[in-house]
Amino acid sequence: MDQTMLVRETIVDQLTQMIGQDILTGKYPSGSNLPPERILASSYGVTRTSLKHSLVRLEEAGLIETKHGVGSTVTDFLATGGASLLPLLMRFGGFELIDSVLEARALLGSVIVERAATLATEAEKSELRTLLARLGEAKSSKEAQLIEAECHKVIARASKNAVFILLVNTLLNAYLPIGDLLLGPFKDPKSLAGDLRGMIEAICGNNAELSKLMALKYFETTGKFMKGDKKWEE
Amino acid sequence: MDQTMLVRETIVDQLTQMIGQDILTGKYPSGSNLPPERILASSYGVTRTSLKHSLVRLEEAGLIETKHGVGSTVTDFLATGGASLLPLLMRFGGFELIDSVLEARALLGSVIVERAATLATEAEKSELRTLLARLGEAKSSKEAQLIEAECHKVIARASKNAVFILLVNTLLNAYLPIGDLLLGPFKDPKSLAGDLRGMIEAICGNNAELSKLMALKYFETTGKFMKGDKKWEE
DNA sequence: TTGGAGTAGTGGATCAGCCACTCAACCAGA
DNA sequence: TCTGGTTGAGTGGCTGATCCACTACTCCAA
Repeated sequence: MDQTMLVRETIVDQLTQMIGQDILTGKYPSGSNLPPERILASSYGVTRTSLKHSLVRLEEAGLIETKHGVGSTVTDFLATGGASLLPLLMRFGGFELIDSVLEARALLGSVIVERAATLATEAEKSELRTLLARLGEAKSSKEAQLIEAECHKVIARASKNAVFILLVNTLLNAYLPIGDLLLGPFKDPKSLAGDLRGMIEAICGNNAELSKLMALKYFETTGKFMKGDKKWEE
Repeated sequence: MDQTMLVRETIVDQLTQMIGQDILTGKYPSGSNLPPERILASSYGVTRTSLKHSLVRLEEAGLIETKHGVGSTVTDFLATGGASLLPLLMRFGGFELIDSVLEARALLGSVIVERAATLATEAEKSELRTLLARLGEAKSSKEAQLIEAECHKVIARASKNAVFILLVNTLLNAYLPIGDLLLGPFKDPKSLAGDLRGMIEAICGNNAELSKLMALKYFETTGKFMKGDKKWEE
């Protein structure tokens, strides 16, 4: 169960990462055009078809806008991009984003927790308690991290709001690929489970007000560890 | 200025919409495989290359997962999808989503407004006041709607949180393509500007608490109109 | 000065082909 | 009977070449 599934990486995966990274690190500034497809493809040693696949991905992510006859223009993606940009930004954008992510995590997360506390079903509450128990017995930081992520998914589901579910998925998708760098809160799963318990019990007790307070507290605590706050190691 | 820019639609655009719609309307249920690429391409009368471009889009949107040698499997996208799914869901998913969208709009929007009230610069405040004035003088519902959307962008920017900016962009991208069906609040731009004024003045006055209350009120009022509440027409 | 024509450069799409992966079925050996 | 290996069918990944459609710019004529 500790086995990590081998991920098959295609040429287009690699290419998308490389071009995406070049864009995010400023090689192609916002407003500028990428080189023409034929040139770009040969510079990376791939066919134009594969390159185009990569460009479709980057366009979907909001990094570029491709126009027939004109070329692919790098967007002002920090201003105009959508949530789908988050995973890429977090991977290559450096940690300048982390403050925003943690703030959004706390403010949005606590709103979702409050809704969940009002609307959770018995099945969802039972699911949360099970996950909490599993968290306390996690054998590694990584395992703890994945269980905690699962908690957030259940809470989002319990909010009965489809948009919140999708947003939480997006935030988790942004966070988990670089989760290895943010394992601070998960080094002591038992202690973390204790921290999370208050929030989950408030949800299960249908106490919306308390759940929000406990959520804000939980997100603040774990957020500090994720930012590499040194208190944990003292 | 009332001219609508002609949008050039490519084969792949159309194809993506058609397949996307077929998925969202249940022709290909979650967990099932789309037909093989060669067959699917010929059934739509396009080449496999064009079809693959479309599939890349759908995969990025989170509707399918494509595996080498296996095929393209429709995901349980309502549970596992991300925010990028929102535009598609709103276009083809019927209005079952509207409750979630309006709720998220209000709860997330008021959080962002509260942050903006704390952090807005003088330039941003001035921008908001200008937009408010333009809103009061808008000559059509559509124009009013677009100006109001611009207000939300500025407020998101004023929150100084990159994640909120991206989330607001995503929500607006989901909403504006079907904005014509949600023009209720914008039929009287002058009245709407009046409704919005309280919120914007609270932001400009750096009154976080009041701004949040005004925001919740504003989102509730406009949300009712968007849901086709009949009060407006009485 | 303005409008139209022509051209270079760029992306969109088609077509054909070959390689790599997955999965299921079958067979042989323990 | 069970397990492991091989094979083959079906599927996606990628290459390479070609032609068409669009954009932007330049030049020339009215």
